[in-house]
Amino acid sequence: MLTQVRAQTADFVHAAIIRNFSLASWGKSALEAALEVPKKLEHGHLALPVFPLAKELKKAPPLIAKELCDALMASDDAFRKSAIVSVLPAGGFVNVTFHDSYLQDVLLAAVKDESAIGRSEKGRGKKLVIDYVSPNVAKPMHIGHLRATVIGQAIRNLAATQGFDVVGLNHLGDWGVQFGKLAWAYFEWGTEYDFKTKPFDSLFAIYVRFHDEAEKNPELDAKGSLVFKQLEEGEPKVTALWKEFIDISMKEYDRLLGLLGVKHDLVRGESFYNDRLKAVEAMLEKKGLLEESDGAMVVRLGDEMPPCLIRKADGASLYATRDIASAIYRHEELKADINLYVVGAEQTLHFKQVFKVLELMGFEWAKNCHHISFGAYRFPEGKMSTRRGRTIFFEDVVDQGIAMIGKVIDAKNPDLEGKEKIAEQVGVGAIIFNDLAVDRVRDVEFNWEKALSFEGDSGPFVQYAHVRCLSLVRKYGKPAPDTFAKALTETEERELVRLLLGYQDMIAAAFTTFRPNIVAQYLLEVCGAFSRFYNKHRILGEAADVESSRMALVEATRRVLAAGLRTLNIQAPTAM
RNA sequence: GCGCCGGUAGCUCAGCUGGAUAGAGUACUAGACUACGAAUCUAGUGGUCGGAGGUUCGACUCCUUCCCGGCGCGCCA
Repeated sequence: MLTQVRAQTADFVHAAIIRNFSLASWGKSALEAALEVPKKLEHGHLALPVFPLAKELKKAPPLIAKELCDALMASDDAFRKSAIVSVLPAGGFVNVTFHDSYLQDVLLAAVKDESAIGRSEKGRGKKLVIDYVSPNVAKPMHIGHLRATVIGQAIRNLAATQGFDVVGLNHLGDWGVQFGKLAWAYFEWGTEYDFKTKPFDSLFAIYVRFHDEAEKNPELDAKGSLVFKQLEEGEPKVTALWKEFIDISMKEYDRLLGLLGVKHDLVRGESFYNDRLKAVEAMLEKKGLLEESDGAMVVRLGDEMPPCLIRKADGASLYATRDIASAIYRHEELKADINLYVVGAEQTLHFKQVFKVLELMGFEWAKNCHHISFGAYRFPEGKMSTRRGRTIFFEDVVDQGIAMIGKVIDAKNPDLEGKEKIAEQVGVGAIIFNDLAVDRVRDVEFNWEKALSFEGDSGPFVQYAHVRCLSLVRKYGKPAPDTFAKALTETEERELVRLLLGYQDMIAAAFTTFRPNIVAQYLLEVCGAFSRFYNKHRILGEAADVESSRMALVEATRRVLAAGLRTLNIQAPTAM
């Protein structure tokens, strides 16, 4: 329910409670929070459970509900008279039902400005940095990256709806011994590959070849380490090559992310923090947090967690050191108020440790760092591994999705204009939606059929509902009215209005819990309600007042669907 | 062994900070296109919400414990 309606209702009910029960224990804001949206319309638009009052009043909840309802209905309150049609007791609940005309006017006002639907100013003036995808140079992106991309982008869009100034960050994996290995491999075998026309494939090929050969001949690892040392010392030839590898990889990643309409604002690879690591160690040292253990330097984190490794026995820094430096950078230089990491669940402990170390360092902003973890894809054969070929590539999923939808279009709508573009929008939409409809913490078993589904609960279902709305608007031939000529009172219409009014609450909940699946589930509900309405009631050609009112509802639905899809980074085609 | 995350219909999954009769999709069965797009809709079949205790007016939701699955647990990232 829209916040303004909720707030006004809370004011009204609160006044009556004070007047009739002389209760002080329920403040206005507590009451507002207690007001809930019933699952079913028959229980009204808003409901107040009165059970918590029972003890204090020493009365049975149904009796309290009855008395409160009587008092509320007898009230002369202007809001009551204009907006509320009934307040009915039902067991221990007080069920408030609004006039359909009132809610419909509220709805039209809420969707009037299309770009502002569901907007909140909660994040106004605050900056949110979100680290997502962050692939490793020279390795192709696989389906796990696809998941991170889709989730990260959705959360990023959600943050924007809340008014945050958002920075999408690519924490590129561009440092480590593997670059020594890669460079060594390039010097050794580079000429055998076609780096001119297939730079990325060649890069990955020598990466795989190095690891294969190193398995047979462990000396290669030592050679790789040696070259990495040269890179660390800034040897020009190796450094130039390293930069070339990054360049090749970034081009590939930009291309793949572009398929989903994703682009980071800022790339800050791991190497970016190289010259900040000493300062981090010094800071830890100064705070007395650093301890020696088996030759390595660690920060002890008490009984709850294993210690956090900061420096290896050989003096080299570690992943955690880099992430600490990075968090400080994000806060101090990027001015992040909220700092998000969209990274797989297997790194949960790592982030808990890093955040704890930051806290121990005295950074009170550590509490604004959040690891947005997500489950892994599983395959019947077992865990995914790029090296063993047990993986599904990012690009293959996208290509297959587009190809599959292309076939569906050929079968259902062969004369469709701009087929290729639409197949792309729908195919990609199906993939994104399939991922986002599931709670991100869950592991998911990968299944082509499910991932590319276009029937039932799916992205195409939502896009299809949007297309039908648009088609109606087109046939109507003029802009949908911005007022209701007549209150819509059919069950299907009232249900749809009720759902549409929940958009703002839903978006806010999706952001605060960092769960895009709330948006996806909501869109399915709206589409279901719309389809039921559409199938049962005629719209065009009805009496003028009915037709125009229904068109106002159709347009409101269309706008909400478009806004929701936009948040999930899914395109809304105009035909399909 | 310890820690984190999951376990809801045959299958894939929703169920928001505890709230009213646990919901979708899929599959199966039977229906709805001389009406705005059938990628749709209607009806039916299908449930010890992993097991057992507990807290509460009220538990899929919180607590304890056990079982099953996944992941993690010092010099990789």
